[in-house]
Amino acid sequence: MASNKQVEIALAAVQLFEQKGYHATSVQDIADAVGLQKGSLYHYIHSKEDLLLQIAHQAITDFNQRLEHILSLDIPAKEKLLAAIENHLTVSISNLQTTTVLLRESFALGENPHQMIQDLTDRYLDLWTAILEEGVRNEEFRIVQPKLTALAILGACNWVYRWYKQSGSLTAHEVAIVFGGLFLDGLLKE
Amino acid sequence: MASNKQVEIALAAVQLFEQKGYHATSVQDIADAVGLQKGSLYHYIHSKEDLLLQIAHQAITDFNQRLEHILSLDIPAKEKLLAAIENHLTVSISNLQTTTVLLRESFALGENPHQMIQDLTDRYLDLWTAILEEGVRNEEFRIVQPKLTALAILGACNWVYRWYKQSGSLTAHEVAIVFGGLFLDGLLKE
Amino acid sequence: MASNKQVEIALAAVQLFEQKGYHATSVQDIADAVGLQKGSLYHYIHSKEDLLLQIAHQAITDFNQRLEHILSLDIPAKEKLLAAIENHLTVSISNLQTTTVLLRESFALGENPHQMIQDLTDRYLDLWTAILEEGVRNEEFRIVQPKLTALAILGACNWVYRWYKQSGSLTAHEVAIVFGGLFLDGLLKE
Amino acid sequence: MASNKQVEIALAAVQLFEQKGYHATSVQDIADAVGLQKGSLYHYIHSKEDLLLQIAHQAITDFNQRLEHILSLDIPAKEKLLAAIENHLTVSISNLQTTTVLLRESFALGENPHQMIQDLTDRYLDLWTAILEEGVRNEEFRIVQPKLTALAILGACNWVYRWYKQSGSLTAHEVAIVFGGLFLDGLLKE
DNA sequence: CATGAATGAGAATTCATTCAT
DNA sequence: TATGAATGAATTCTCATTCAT
Repeated sequence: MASNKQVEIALAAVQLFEQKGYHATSVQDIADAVGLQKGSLYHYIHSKEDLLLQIAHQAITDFNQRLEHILSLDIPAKEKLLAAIENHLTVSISNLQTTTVLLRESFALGENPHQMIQDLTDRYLDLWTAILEEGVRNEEFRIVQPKLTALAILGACNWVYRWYKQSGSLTAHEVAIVFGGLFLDGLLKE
Repeated sequence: MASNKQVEIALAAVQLFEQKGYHATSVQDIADAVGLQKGSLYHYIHSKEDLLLQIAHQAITDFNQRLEHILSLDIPAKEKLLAAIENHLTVSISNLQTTTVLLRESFALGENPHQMIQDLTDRYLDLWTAILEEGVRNEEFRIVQPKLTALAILGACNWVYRWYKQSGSLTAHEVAIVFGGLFLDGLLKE
Repeated sequence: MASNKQVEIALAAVQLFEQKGYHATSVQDIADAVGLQKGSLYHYIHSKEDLLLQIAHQAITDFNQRLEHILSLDIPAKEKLLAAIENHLTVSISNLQTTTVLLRESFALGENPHQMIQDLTDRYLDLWTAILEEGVRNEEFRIVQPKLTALAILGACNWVYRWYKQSGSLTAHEVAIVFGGLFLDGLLKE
Repeated sequence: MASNKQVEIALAAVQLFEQKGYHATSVQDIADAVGLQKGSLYHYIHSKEDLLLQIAHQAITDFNQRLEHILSLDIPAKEKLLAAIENHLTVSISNLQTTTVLLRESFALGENPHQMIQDLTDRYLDLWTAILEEGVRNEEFRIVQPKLTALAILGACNWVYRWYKQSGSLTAHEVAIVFGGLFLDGLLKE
């Protein structure tokens, strides 16, 4: 039951947290961005930290739900992996600010809320791992250490928020093709 | 010409910045850690921000110097890539706290110092890219987009600081073998 | 649009700056004087320095406006000079604290704000000079170097904040008569 | 028995206090200026405040001694007054920095040292007053309130440190002629 | 004489949050 | 719902001075 104002505040916060970082963003900054007084913000949010938690939670939940859907499809593991990559990149790039806040600013959360995000992030890793395990089981993929491999792929994908802005001309699809090719076929000729 | 105390302060700061983050670490925390009064710290540092800059600068410079060395070796590109991966993981993991501060906390720097680190980081990417370009030129590697591929590999490697602690039993070498295999041969059978 | 509290703060600051000097007055002192917490002061002021600037600016602007009025009157230069002296002394003495802060503490301002006050002070000198020039032109006054003479008269008048308290029994008018006599007629007999 | 170093320190302090003000000048600044370490300064000075006191004390004592000499001369009061003016302006202008420190920074002294300077300053005023009283007694001067008149003349002369730099081309003698003419003859024609 | 490490008190300012209106 | 005054704790940094070497 998020009111218009709540959504507006969250959007402003995402933008500010992405630009300046959570700590460098004051509650006053957010209030200014939505045309309210500092005090009035507290009708809509519990705390600045809670605002960050909501943003991060929604972001990682979205990633999880989409990956769960892909995992449930009746297609080869190779296709699932490619879909996972393309999905991740598409979501990352089209919500670049939110993704940046999730990946860069979650550490600013206190212990409990941070653990909450961490658990969902672990879950996301598990889903990627599951795709790899399926591929090994199906004999589509070489025998690999699925979790470690998932961490490599996920690392590559998560790194995107760090460089995408500068190389802004690429589409998520173009990146996905390169990444998919790398992870499926490797660099070596033949 | 760094005195003992300066080194001690930098080490304490690395540890605290890694554990609590730059913003959550007060100058008082650092002073306590080295057994000085708050004010006395300022005999050794210019500012808290400068302390972070020194740490990050030394870290990325170390990465760059080692990779430059690898690039200069007279070995096939494939071997250079494997050496780069192993080197990066070894350094990351043996200086996990410093690497974490570099990769996670540099954003806390103000514009100018942040750009300084960014420039050195861009240089590091260029070195990875150069290895890939060499491999393509030598016809060791498939035709790839070298920069995008470098970003993928570097992303995977840089992500390590996020998960290594939890999987603490692995050595850098073990991770390097898995990563190297993934990037050279890909996942697909045959 | 200055609120009551803002006025109250400015008054307290004037009093403290006059008694202890700007540097020896802490923000805490001002807060105590108006019954607020240190932090609460910052709802009303930008900074301690800005507070000083406001005080000095208002003071010199007041001097300027009154002298501009006198200059515009249709009376002989001699009368303008006497009015200027009486006005200056009346304002100085009735706002002795503010005048003291203006003349003694403005140097504590940083470069830019200090220049701002300096410019207005230069303007004040120009107005005195204009009176003298008028008197010379009208052949009321001897030929003199108007600016240098203005500096002498203004110096004498500005010095009042240094000694008035001790000789507190004199009225501004009494002082003005002595000063006026001195500057118009000189000391010599005949 | 002021050593070379002590003199050097005092000169550096005068220059810095004049340029930046006493409060804005750190002990480190002074140490830098004379090529010593902060700690080493304390072999030569008791405290920063004492340094200011020495400077101010020497300055006002110099003014007093010279005026006492003038007062003791066997010449008309009119000549004494002109000599006093010329002397004051000559000393002020040739030691402009010291005079500025005396007149602008003495207020930074604590109560007791400040009173010490104040007493010497009062003495200086008394000497000027004595000249005027002598002139009245001799019937050289009109009947005036000697102290108030002395305050006017002294104010005019003391103000010089505020404007002289800008009008740097004038000599002390040139200023003295204008000031002397003003105080003896006044502005009015005839 | 000179150093420079260390002190410890104090400074201005920021800021998330609360609450009466 | 909205305000904005008020809080009070926290933060970074400065600085005059001391003293063992």
